[in-house]
Amino acid sequence: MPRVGLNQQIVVREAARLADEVGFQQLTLAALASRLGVALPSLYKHVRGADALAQKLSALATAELATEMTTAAAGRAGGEALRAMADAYRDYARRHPGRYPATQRVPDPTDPEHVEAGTRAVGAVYAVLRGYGLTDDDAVDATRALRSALHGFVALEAAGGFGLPREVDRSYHQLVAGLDIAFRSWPSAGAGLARSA
Amino acid sequence: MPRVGLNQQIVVREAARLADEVGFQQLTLAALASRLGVALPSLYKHVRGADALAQKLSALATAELATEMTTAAAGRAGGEALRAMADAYRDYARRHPGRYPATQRVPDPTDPEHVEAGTRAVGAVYAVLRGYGLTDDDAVDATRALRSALHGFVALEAAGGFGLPREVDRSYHQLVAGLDIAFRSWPSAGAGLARSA
DNA sequence: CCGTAAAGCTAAGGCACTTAACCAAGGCTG
DNA sequence: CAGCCTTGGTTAAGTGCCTTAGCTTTACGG
Repeated sequence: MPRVGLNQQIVVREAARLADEVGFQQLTLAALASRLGVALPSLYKHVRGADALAQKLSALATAELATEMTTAAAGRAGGEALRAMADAYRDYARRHPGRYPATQRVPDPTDPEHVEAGTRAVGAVYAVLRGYGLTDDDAVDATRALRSALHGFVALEAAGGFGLPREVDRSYHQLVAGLDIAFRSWPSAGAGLARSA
Repeated sequence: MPRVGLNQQIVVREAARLADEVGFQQLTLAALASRLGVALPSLYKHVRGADALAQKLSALATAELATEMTTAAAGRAGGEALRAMADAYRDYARRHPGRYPATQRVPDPTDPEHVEAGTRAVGAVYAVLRGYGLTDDDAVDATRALRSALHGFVALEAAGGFGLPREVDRSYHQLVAGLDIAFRSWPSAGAGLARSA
């Protein structure tokens, strides 16, 4: 009876906080409702359902991540920019273990903010790659490679996939260094391997 | 009343087939039971529950993947071995979209077969990296990098994360070529970037 | 001051997992 | 060959989650 005064913003933001605490998979409408001091069905006044909430959460997290990546790369170029962005990426994933998985969801084409966030994230990567002289098809390939490497590492780390005692920070640093090397000789790399085959 | 003659093997294998058809997330005990012509609770005579089934499925898929990776790399060395293994990896993930995600689960220490499968997979990667002269800490870093890149790419591809029309095969080929380049100058790569920073 | 849209609520149904308790099939043993 | 008892099946029942329907009440605008 007493109105809590919710809206979609508040609901999604609280979902993000909750997800970071309990994990993306464990984010449940029931827990969210109780956290907000409201009965579960009341949430449907603000989000269409569990799936839509995940989509909105994805938009939020993607926007945040894009901003942090952009900020990290600002004022830097080449390997320095690459490393700064990579560090920002992993940092975000570790600070927000519940939001990060949401960023992997493909943007909802009907949600302009979501699409814009995705575009910004890709744009940040493109900007860094321009510092390596990569454009067009090469830039597309390199973007996919960079996203793959960063996401893969962060995902494996989060899943506890790195069992050995070797420091994970050092491995990440080395991975980024390897990307730097690869991007320096990018267009020729494929040709080179093809030639040797 | 008529015995169907199930056992854990049959249940897990059928779960794998079903997962490949409907997706890992959609793999449900209800669907599996109906597929096997049995009432749902009957499954509990063969697996401890849904989570245990996922674990067994992970063991199965990891073993299969390890075998295919090992086979691909056999008789090859250097960049050729790397590319063959990488192709086998992505191939498996695409042929078995339901099993592949299960391989990311960390092996159950109490299941010897699962542990052995994981060891074999890592061993296959190690063997390829030995061809680059990488051992010890360098090999650990390189293994993590390779796993990250391959898993990341495959995961993004499966999630539909590659929107642009640029051919995905070509991007993958380029990624692997980049790894080849990076591994060639692996130990020095980190130092190089550090020096330039 | 009143009407109404929006924000809450309760009730109820569906689907998934799990446990409990019971029953039949069939191999092993006496 | 009979009967026990393990094993693989069954139905029933409970929990948790998501969702929809329909009702109530708040609070704002005219």
